[in-house]
Amino acid sequence: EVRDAIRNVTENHEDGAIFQSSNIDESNCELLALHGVAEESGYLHRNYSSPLMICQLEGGTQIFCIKDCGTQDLKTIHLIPQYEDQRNYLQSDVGSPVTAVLGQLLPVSGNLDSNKQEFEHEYLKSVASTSTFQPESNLQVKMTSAGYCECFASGDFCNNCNCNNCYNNPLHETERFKAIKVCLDRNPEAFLPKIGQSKLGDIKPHHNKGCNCKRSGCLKNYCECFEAKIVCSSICKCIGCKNYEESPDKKTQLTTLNYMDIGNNDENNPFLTTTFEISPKLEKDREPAVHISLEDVKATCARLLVQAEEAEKGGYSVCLAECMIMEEFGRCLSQILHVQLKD
DNA sequence: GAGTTTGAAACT
DNA sequence: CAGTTTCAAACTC
Repeated sequence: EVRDAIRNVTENHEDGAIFQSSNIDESNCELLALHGVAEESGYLHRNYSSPLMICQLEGGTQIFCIKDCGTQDLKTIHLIPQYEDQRNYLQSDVGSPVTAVLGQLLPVSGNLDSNKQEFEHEYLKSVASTSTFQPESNLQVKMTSAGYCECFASGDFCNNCNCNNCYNNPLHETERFKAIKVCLDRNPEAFLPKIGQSKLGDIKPHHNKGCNCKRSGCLKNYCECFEAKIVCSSICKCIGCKNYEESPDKKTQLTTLNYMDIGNNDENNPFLTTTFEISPKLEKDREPAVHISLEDVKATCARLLVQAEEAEKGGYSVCLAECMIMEEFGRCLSQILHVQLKD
């Protein structure tokens, strides 16, 4: 019955009630409801044992329109608070959004066929595209905010924490829910993970907002990127960042650089000279000097420019661009050295 | 363990 | 949007 009702509404793409029925057996329903709208004449019922969100209105049961309910990242549960009588909204909540994100896609009823999963997916997509959900932002709730409390920010209740006067638990669900609403009004992405994939199919994770570090060089755990063991990206606004991708042959580079020392030739201006001398720092007296021709310099500059252009095209941060260029510079020098030392 | 530093998030 | 405050974690001693 639930399935047929939802299918009916899905086909009609109506805002408002997703399905209506006056005789739904709630104990046999599990619904993946995500956002609904409280109605003046109705109430929400929450069934803790089987996640269920139903608006009981005059003339029947309604489950209200759903939006922003993509099937990804549904990890937390934000349900309407458990009011004293579990039947009526607070007057102040009338018309306000109800958020209910389930941790997983659940069966709509106990006897669905094997096509259920696909059906649910299509259902979510269709509803998401037709809803008119609009959050309100007039609720001011003083509660531990999303940023300060890790449990709250991750959508969890506090459990075995050392927090004082904690409201982030099932006993204070009214306050908790209002705080969630305030946070979501302020920042719809407040409860999304900070670290995610930058693009579909991208293997490397990245920080969704980027860091703003100023003093740590992004090389301490103060930096969210560093803490997550990822390099800073172009969206970071960090100053003096040292947290960028290491070249696979950095070791080679460092070894090479240890043996290098750019010498003087013609008033310290390398571009006015035809050759450059590189002599090893170690065992300086015994190793022969390495000469770099003007052609080598030109070729190196061209390769560095290519790197700079690629960084610009890719929209990388300045520090990342510098890193790419320096890595290329290292490769150039390494090649020059290898050729000369072979000779 | 106390005090300091740091940066995200909240706040103005 | 920029500057300031608050907060909790990281860090240092």
